[in-house]
Amino acid sequence: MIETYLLEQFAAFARFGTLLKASEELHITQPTLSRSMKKLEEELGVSIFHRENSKLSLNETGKVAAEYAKKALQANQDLIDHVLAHDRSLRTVSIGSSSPFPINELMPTLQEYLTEKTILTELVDTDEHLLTGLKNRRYDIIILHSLPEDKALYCQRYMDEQICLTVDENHSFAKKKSISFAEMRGMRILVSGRIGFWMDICKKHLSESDLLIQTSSEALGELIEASTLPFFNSDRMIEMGYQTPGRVSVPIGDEDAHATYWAACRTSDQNKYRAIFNAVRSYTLRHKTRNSR
Amino acid sequence: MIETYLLEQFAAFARFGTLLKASEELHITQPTLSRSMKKLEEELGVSIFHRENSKLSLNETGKVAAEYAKKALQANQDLIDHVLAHDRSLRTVSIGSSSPFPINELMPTLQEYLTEKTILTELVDTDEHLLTGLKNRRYDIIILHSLPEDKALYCQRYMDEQICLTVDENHSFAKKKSISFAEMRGMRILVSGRIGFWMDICKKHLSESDLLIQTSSEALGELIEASTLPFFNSDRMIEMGYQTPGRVSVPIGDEDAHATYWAACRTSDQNKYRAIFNAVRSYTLRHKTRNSR
DNA sequence: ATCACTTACGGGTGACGTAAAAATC
DNA sequence: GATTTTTACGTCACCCGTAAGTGAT
Repeated sequence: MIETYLLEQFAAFARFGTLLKASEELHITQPTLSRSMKKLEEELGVSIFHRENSKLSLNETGKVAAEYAKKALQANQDLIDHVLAHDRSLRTVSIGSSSPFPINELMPTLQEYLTEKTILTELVDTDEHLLTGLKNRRYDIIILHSLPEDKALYCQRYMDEQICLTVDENHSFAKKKSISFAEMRGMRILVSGRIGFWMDICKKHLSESDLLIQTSSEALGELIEASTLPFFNSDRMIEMGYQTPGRVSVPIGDEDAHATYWAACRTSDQNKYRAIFNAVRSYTLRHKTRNSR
Repeated sequence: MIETYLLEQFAAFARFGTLLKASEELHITQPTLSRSMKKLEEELGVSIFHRENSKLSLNETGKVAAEYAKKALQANQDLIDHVLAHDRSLRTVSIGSSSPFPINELMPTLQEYLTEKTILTELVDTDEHLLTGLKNRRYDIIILHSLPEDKALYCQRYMDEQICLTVDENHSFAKKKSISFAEMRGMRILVSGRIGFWMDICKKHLSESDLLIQTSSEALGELIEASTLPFFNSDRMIEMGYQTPGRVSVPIGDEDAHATYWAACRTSDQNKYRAIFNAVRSYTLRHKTRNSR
């Protein structure tokens, strides 16, 4: 077996072509590299260099060696990377969700029950990505907006969310009991960029030019303050107090404007997250929705 | 990067479960191993062991580490293996042939022109294997009994060979000008085991029980001496003096009993072996066959 | 004279072994 | 008391840097 430091030095020489350049790159002196290359050749027992006119270069065998040295170093680095990643995963719980609201609601519960762990959340466009992410351990808990068929995961109903349009109280929609996406066509509507799968729903029913997408939530907040433009909202958000004075929120009647969320984890982790799923169930029971489906 | 000696020691511990057993396997002392495992853990910066009751074991991260350590060590060994193999290939010329005679004829030429190289010959059943072997560098020069279609290789006609049956001068076949495989059915015929593709030809035309296959050429020689059993021979063998007193060789008339050999190498090696191919051509010209096809 | 590599020499780190202690069964 | 791991200490190998040398452009 060849020690790693020799492979590193050899790989550097293979990359830079001269001992001097490689030694500068490695922050060692050039004679040290010269000695190491001799040692490597000695240990392999075969000639891997071509020496001529005080010029050192790789011979054919040396090129093969360089290729495999690179692979061996990569394998070494892979070890480090995977070990660190695994260690990190032990201290981290990754949550993936197709919508921001369930994450916001779940966060305090997670912090309560996973005190010593780092909680990492990610907003994902589609349930499909969430499910593959759950399987390949990118996520530990996922919040879906559809009931998955996969029996290999533990799944529990979470909450319902109903999208509304919040308009100025003088707006013609303000007195309506309900509106439809169709009626909203041609309006300019403020939308947060971080709304997960809702973005797909919006784009499905409205044209791109209707949506004033705001990546920064600060910018969104300021635009809501400064203008009378309508913006998207939801019953859950309003429940939590995200209502602006002088505005009225009108529910959107379309089927697509309603979502039922499901929380899921790998069945092997079912017990690990039992307390969290119990908290989820308790929330679901407390917030029995009028229009559960 | 982790030094190789640490990975070796770690992998040994992962295999044997205790420091003592692993240290005995590695021929180092147990305290040394203990210290190395500490160092490895230190360098990775994460916990990879579970220490309890003066018992050391891998934790979950440690198991991941062991898995990748094995891979890294394998990559290291691969480097050594491939470098040695490549170096060896530089000093070796590998010849593959579907028949023994062309190799015997070619050998002196090879030794003359490749003085500093090791010559390695192999008898192969089918041209197909020779061609794949030439491409994947298992062989450098191959002797085929059919003209290959592949244009990516340099190919040159070598020689013809005509198979005979050598019988006792008193045998009923002895006065015939020619015989056929069909006439030979039911006879017991001595056959060398090392005749390459000819074995397939024999088995195609004669039943297994007709053929007294001799793996050892000494045994074959002795049986020829001690008995009057017929055996296979060829015009080339007879030319070289392989004729036994009191025996007569009768050519076999079947199409299959005649072969034309072709020598081939990768086109990229064409110049490297030019001298050899010239010698082959000179042999072909010297031995213009009566029945070239 | 400059560039590139090799050789020679000395120093300090660290990998190893021995011996002994600690801890668990 | 036997087994296993850890700690302590001394030693030698070897990896490194500095400085000088060789050879070619």
